[in-house]
Amino acid sequence: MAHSVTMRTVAERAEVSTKTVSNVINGTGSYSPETEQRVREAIEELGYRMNPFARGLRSRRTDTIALVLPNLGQPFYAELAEQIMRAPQTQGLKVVLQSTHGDARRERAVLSAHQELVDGVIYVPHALGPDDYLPLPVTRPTVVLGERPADATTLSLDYVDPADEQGARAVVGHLLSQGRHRIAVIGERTGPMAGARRLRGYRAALAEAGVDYDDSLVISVDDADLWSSGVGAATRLLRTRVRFDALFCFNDVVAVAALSVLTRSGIKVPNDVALAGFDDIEAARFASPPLTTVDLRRESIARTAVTLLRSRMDLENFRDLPGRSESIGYDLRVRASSGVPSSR
Amino acid sequence: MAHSVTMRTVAERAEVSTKTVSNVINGTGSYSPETEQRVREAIEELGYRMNPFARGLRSRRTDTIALVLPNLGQPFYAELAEQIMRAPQTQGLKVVLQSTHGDARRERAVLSAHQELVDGVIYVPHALGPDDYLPLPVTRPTVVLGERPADATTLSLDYVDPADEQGARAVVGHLLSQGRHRIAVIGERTGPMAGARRLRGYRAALAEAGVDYDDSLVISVDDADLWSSGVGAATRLLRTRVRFDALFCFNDVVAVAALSVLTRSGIKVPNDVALAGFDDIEAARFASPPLTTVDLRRESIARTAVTLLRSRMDLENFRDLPGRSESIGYDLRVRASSGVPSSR
DNA sequence: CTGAAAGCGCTTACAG
DNA sequence: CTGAAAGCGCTTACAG
Repeated sequence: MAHSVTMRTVAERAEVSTKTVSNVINGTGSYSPETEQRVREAIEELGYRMNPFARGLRSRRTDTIALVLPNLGQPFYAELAEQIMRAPQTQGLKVVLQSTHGDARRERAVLSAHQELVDGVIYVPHALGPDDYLPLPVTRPTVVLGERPADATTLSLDYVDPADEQGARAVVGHLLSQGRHRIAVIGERTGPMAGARRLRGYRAALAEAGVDYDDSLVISVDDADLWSSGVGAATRLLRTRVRFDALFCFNDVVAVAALSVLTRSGIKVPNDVALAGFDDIEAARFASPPLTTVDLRRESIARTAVTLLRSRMDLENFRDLPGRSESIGYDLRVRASSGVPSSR
Repeated sequence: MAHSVTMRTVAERAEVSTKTVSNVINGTGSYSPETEQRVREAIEELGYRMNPFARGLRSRRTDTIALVLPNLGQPFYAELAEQIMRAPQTQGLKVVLQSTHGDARRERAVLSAHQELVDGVIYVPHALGPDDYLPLPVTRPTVVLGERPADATTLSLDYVDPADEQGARAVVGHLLSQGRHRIAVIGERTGPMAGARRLRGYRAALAEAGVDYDDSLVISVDDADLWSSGVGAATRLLRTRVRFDALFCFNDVVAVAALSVLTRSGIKVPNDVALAGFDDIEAARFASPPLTTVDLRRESIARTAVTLLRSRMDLENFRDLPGRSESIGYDLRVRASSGVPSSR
């Protein structure tokens, strides 16, 4: 190897033991200022770089957490990842990111393969439900994004629980309050959980307003490529000729894509159709018209996830604590896309 | 540790040596089918999981590459990251992703700190120019996204060179051919390189068409948060009351944000102002109207970067080969936002 | 404030 | 086809 400068080389050069070099590098133990000076010079002159594998093997700490998520092409996940990397709670930790492409096989593989390289895992499930991932071996502290299933407590899995149902209920309630009663839905299956929960919220809001649920208003889309499936779903919806005065999409990407279809078809938003999305991605705010949507508080999700994870990582044995669950609130973002129809 | 099952435990259980266990796990050497069977059973029964640090320390291979990029909140980078993780050339490699938040200090830190954990690095510079990053120690095969500076050859750095200048020239040429001659620019500094190169392309296209360059048409924005700086820049542009019939944004995010400002101000796109962006992010295709832009061929960039990297990783000594540079083409995406004004 | 020795869990020659 | 031994480069008790 070109780079075979080890701690020992440094120690010899500085005329100290490797222990002292280790102490200086890690700020552990104590040493005189002159010793530190000599060690630092030796490191500099030799171009020494510590071998993280040797350290990891010995100390069993990596100061690294893994973030396992479905797809960076979806702005919600990309923005969530960025928030997690930036959270103050993440200071001092490295974050390695693994995308599973929203594919069940890869999700399982990533989850069971790479835990040993990190001190903890934040897992955003997509293709796998609890029945699929709970049997997988958990060897590191793990925080899951989603609703906690019953068995997770004993497994010491922590959950960050976003307000999918309440958010959907609120935004649909808002559409109803604007006088819209024929509210079509384009619902992707964002993981096995979120889609179902958003649909529940939709139905709850209708029930509350005494509006009947109409199955012909609900379109389901595949979530492999949300942009084009949004276009596809909106096109299908228009073709069915079913009457609707509002459209609620379970995802802003789908909503923005649907907006382009509506606009192209000469349907005015919000005059003919009120439009609402979900997630409050940046692109929603800058759509024309700006999109009414639900903010799941990504920053809060990120902060809570890292905090839960660290607290478990700090434990002697991470299974000493039963699994916890933290609910996150939501914010309804009312924008022009759901405005009251004006006379034209 | 709860999990102190080592290769030795497995070896004892299967009544073989650790060498044989290692062979079975890695598919190296040779062993009888019955031996393999016994080893696999022992692994299964004991719940053995290999310690990657011990392996990395000994074998000096991690089968992992690092992707260092500015900000996952920018769709271009997020989509590029996803492409790199999905590229067929990436098969068999893990990809760890480090976001630098577009911040010079962090960029330097990430770049000099985490190389030892991986077999290679793909580096997307942002805040740092060649003068800043070339002096940093390079201990692993590295591919840089951008134009190759002269000194990079001897450092054995490989470059993937996107068509920033040519792309900008083409899209501005297109706007000119549509009869637009007062072409405003909102140019963020996407790294020290890309912004300057896109501006060169803009000037080249004007020169070619015999149109004078007018400094008052060029607005520069900070790139910390492109969405809001896009809005800010577009607002400023309108306030200057300078006359323009087209707007070229160096970035689709800025273009979409600017579109929302124009629309809100009652300026029709493309009738009053033709609009073009850069990058061809998904949101550009689904803007209303859909955005004319330049596709830098992210997939091709991803594939080329990983291919260059692997070929260097396969070398006995990765510095044996002088630095290489591969140019990537571009595609002009002409969409409705740059259409010819229709009579209203 | 600093050292000498042991050992983390693998893979790599070397041997048979 | 399989074993026994050495060693990768650190940190961790233990000692002084």
